[in-house]
Amino acid sequence: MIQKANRTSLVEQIAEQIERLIDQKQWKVNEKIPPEMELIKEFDVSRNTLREAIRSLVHAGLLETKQGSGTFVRSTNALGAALKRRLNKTTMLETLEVRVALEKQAAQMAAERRTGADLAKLDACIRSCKNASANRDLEQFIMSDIQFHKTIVQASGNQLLIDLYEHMTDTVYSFVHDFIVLEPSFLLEQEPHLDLFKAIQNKDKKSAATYVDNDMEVLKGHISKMLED
Amino acid sequence: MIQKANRTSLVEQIAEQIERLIDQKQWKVNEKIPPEMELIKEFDVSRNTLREAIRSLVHAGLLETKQGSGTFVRSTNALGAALKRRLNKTTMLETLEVRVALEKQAAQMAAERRTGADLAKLDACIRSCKNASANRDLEQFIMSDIQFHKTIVQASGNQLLIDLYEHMTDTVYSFVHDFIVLEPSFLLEQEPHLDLFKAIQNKDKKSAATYVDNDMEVLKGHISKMLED
DNA sequence: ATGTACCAATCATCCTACAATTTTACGGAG
DNA sequence: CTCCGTAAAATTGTAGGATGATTGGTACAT
Repeated sequence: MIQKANRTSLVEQIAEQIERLIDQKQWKVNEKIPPEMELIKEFDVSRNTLREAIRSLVHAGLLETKQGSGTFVRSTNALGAALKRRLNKTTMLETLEVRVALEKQAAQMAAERRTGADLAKLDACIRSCKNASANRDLEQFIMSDIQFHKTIVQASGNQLLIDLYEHMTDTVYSFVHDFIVLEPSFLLEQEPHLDLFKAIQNKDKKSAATYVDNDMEVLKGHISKMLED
Repeated sequence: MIQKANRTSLVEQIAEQIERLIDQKQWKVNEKIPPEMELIKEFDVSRNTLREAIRSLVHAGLLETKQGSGTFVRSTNALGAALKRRLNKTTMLETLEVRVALEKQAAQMAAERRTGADLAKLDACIRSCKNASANRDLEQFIMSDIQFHKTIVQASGNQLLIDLYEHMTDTVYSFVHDFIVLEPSFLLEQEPHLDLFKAIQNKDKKSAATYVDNDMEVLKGHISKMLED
């Protein structure tokens, strides 16, 4: 069989191999990878070539290098770093609109597929929210709120959706957090999660989507008002 | 105010500068960027450092290098390449679920914001679809179909949503295309786009979402059946 | 226990050299 | 003059070595 000559550069080949090693957990997250000199021997390439490959993956967010210490695995997929960079050039409202798209779909899927364990987790989040609300504990409230939404998305069972949502949540919430601290009043009183929980429990797709919409409209309104100042 | 020391490596600094040049269209897509030797002088770094920066952006999909020829700008944002890599590890159905999430949201937003120009474009796509259907021209039908969906998303006005959707569409449709050629019967008869168009024209968010759902369910069903073989 | 000096490991940057590939320039054949 | 083949130039790819900077640890003196 005739086959095109191998025109992928050495660097890309090495980068792909390393990506595969990370993806297959042979190099685990937070672990140190072998030093350059060893990898040079193992892959049988020059220092330059190896460094260019590693640097590509550092830029992609898979690895992190510390001079004097070593190179460490930081993530198993490169989507996060790219998304984060993209989100920096995006307004909060645009991000929010995409986020609601993902969460609405997730809620509907969760309503179909949710397990007992999912419901238990969601219930725990709601309790934690209530608890935090009673104690006026902002940090705990925010954490529980995030966890509630993440749990819904995780219950969708779609890993791509989960990945996209998690990274999108990070940046939105770091923003939300900053301004909730300034304006702590509005969050603690309301309790919009219970309806959504019940909809998912009852496998009511339509209601689930509606409640996510409402929830987001509220948040959107607050952020819009906030941005005017 | 205490601030962390500047520990960004030279390579990252150069990569960021280049990214900015591309983002600000000073280096335009498909154009050749200056050769290494010039950039070395401009940025005042060694060849290694420059090459590592460039290689990072090649891996990210922003640039493409051709030995003997030069380095060319290939994209203005790095999300596409990362997404493509991620999608390779994702099943078609999972991708489709995310895609419907985005398109549903887009359709609702389009129903609110669509301009006359948007409607005209959508109308043109529908006509082209009908035309192709009459002529039994599969290629044209598929192209028009893609264009119809893309136009809806573009009418949403959310650039992040557009970016995510476009790349997701590419991979889904390259798959769809392959199997439509084998099974050309089912697509040409139906005309599900008209309802969606009218909903957007009438600014009817709810119906728009419903029609996208239906449309996608049909496609999903076909793909599921196809995957069983 | 604490701080200091030193050492080893490791990555960061720079340099030179050569190979591989593509584009361009040039010179001769028709 | 055009066409074609070859040489030269331009450009990126790969290799290997040298030096600097940062980190983490060790031994020792206080």
